[in-house]
Amino acid sequence: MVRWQPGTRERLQGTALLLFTERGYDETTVAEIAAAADVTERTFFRHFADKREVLFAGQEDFLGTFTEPVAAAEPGTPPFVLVRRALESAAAFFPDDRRTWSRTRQRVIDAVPALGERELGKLANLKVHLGAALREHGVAEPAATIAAETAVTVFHLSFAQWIADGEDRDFAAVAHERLDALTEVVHPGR
Amino acid sequence: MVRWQPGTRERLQGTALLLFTERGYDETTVAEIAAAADVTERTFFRHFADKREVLFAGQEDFLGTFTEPVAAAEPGTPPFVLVRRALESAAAFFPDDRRTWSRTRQRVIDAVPALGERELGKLANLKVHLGAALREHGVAEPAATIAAETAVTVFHLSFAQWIADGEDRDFAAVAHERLDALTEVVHPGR
DNA sequence: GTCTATAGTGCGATAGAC
DNA sequence: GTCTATCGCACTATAGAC
Repeated sequence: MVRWQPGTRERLQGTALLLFTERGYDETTVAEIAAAADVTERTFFRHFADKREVLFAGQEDFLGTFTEPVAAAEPGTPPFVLVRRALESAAAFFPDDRRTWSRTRQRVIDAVPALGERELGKLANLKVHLGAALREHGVAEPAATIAAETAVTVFHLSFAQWIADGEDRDFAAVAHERLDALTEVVHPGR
Repeated sequence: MVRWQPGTRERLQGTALLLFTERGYDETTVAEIAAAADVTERTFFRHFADKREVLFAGQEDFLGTFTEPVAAAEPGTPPFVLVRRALESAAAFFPDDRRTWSRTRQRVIDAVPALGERELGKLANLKVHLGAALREHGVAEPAATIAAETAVTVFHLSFAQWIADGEDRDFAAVAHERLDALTEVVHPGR
């Protein structure tokens, strides 16, 4: 028996998503995922802190996509401009050929409250990091935190619309629409 | 032996918070909470869907505090005005004499990621309900959802500041400051 | 109210990569 | 030899089924 195949982590993640879509999340045990990926249950938990995490691990690079344009901006750039740049940068992470896969994954998440909570936790983590990047760039409180929360909220709503049935505009277009809607709400008819 | 004491639910919640602060959340089992409140483990789970829920149950009336002023507003009121009224109404839910208790509870939540996720889930639920109230009041999409998300975000940040060490202004004052910060971020120098 | 499945942890042994 | 991924097994707590 081969004991050390490469890509165990990714194999577990692919297997898990497949089984979740076929049988449902609650109806799929960790033991089944592990068996289908040819490892033991214990190995699953060495890669993922808990069962939910198998659907969320590996998005660490996405954090940077958000914060890099902020760090790279010229000093004194207004927070809202930084927010817009962060969103545009994040949009590059979601090309159209990823939309179907995103829909599949999100359908599983939306069907299970516990997964929805984990998703919110990941977004909260993104908020914290973006807030820190804004502060390091000289944005004062409470503006930095407000701007970070707002940016991630707009991102989240944009993502939800991007994978909505019938939506075919690209991510950047949807995000810009959401950002404009925010501006209109906060300062009508400006 | 008295078999059915009134206030079991509240007694379990008080006992749980006490034990969590003394020993920590993970180090406290449901069996211990139940024993300390003189009921069986089974009774605990009849009152609360899971262990985390013991810290969150009973805030259903808080939903109405947010949505009522929206439903009561005259038709055509701008979304941002509705958001402000919802926040002012919610502020009444947090009088100064509740601050110490809120701090104690939040310290437990902040120390345990799983509880933080549940808190985010509750806030997401609030967003959904407020969004529905705004739509029923005639606010179109995507403005209604954006406004609801923004309102709850401002509420959350206000709450965090309200219980911050050294903060002694009342909830409404903190919330207004956060709302002004949002306005300034979205439309600087207006 | 009891019984059981599943999630998740702790720890020592082992197999292969280097 | 070291390092790390995996295994195997015993164990507890949560949560749901009966």
